[in-house]
Amino acid sequence: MSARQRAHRNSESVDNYLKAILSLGGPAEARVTIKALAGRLGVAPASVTNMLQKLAAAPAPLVEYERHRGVQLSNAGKRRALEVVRHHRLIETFLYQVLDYPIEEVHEEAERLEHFISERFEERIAAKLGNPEIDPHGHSIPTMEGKMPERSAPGRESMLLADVEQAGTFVIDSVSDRDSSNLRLIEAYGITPGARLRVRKAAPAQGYSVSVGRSSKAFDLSREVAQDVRIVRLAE
Amino acid sequence: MSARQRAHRNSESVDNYLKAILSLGGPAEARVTIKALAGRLGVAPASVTNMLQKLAAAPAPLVEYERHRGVQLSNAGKRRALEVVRHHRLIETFLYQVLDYPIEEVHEEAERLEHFISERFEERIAAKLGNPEIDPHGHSIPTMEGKMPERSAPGRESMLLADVEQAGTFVIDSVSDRDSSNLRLIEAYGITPGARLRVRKAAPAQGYSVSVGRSSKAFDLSREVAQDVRIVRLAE
DNA sequence: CCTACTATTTAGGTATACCTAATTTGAGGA
DNA sequence: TCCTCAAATTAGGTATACCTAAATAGTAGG
Repeated sequence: MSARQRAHRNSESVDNYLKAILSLGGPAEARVTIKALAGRLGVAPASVTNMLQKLAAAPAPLVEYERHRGVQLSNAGKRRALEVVRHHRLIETFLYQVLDYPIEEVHEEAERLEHFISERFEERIAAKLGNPEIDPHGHSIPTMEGKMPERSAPGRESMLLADVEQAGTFVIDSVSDRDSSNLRLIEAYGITPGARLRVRKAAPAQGYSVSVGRSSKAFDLSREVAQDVRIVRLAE
Repeated sequence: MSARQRAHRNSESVDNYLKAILSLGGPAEARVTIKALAGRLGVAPASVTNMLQKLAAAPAPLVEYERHRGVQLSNAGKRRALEVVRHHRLIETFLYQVLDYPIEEVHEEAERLEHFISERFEERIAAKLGNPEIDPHGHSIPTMEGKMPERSAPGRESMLLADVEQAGTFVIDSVSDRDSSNLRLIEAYGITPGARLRVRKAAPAQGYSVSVGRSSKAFDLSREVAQDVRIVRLAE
């Protein structure tokens, strides 16, 4: 690389690998397989192996990688991954609250911009929003210091609506931004983080009959949509 | 290119070539030389030749290029260039007005983000700002339809402060965002588009003694700074 | 304990967008 | 006109981040 060539900033690709490892590793930060990463990122497994070897061999490695044993983030990798997630969620919040985006459009825009905003931009939108801790989908926003706030106290763990097997009353914890058409539906039903959700009938194979908030009007949710809603059981 | 590979969006590089051609061609849209482009973009002339050949050979060419005769934008190229300039200037205005950026920081951030925002983002910030026609440096913002508003009526053409040879009274038209430390100075002096500027003494080789607005307090500007200020002579 | 199967890795290629070095070209001055 | 010389072009490389196809390595069942 010649002196004239720009010092490559942390690339979009690398950021996406780090985010995927963070998310697939789960709270336990378990090792992630090449296959899972390839699936998540939509690239061939061989490409993943290549990239991980490169990241692990760098002077300040972003991942810990051993042949045939999967990957984990290094401390530096985790720091960067959480920074990108912070960017993503702050941008989503900003688009939703300040620019009045429809909820189902914030994810895609944030997915692009998260890689390119400066520290100053991050700081300014956070300030404008009053340093929010939760994004419009109900997900925690990592702190400036790179910590992911833990919200689930013992006995208050969130679960997928799709895993509910009996009727009951819940609080909506968060919704997934994976599928924007599901998200539009979810929004239209009034399913929004913090709202109360009553499950009238749970038939995991088929779907769910639920009502939201104070309303007693029940409606049906498909299993697919129920996969995208996380809830917390309300203490009786 | 395989089906699996993402359809490459208009690349950052291509955008930058188009912007540079637009700006170097001036209002007359004159042909631009390879050397000038290489200088502006900070790349080797050979790289410019390569890129232009690629752009000119594309199915819908963005430039008109002939060996040894320089380049011009095609209609499609001009449309894209103006769109990117619109993005840039809207983003600058937004950062300045909504996110309270210091004036000298807006350019760099806009330079990165201009390539990645969606139509929706463009439309939303424009609406939030009341569809501005001028950015914080005093530059015209191209319209949504891809036209650059012309502001200079006959007899009211803007000129560089650095080209002034006699004392006189002017209105500040715009300031350059080229050099952020000059810009900080300019801002600190109160030199802002629309303000009145009196030139007390013009000594192009050395510098200028000027005062701004209603103030009678004169101060000195270097020739370098005067290169970054465009003004319009006030009718007597 | 060995085999089969799947996950992973290696090998060899592509496209983008740069680079340097070598060559060619065209335009102006002698 | 011709010759010089700067500008432009061609030729041959590099790095990133993908790809496919072929080889290898864990692991789980017979």
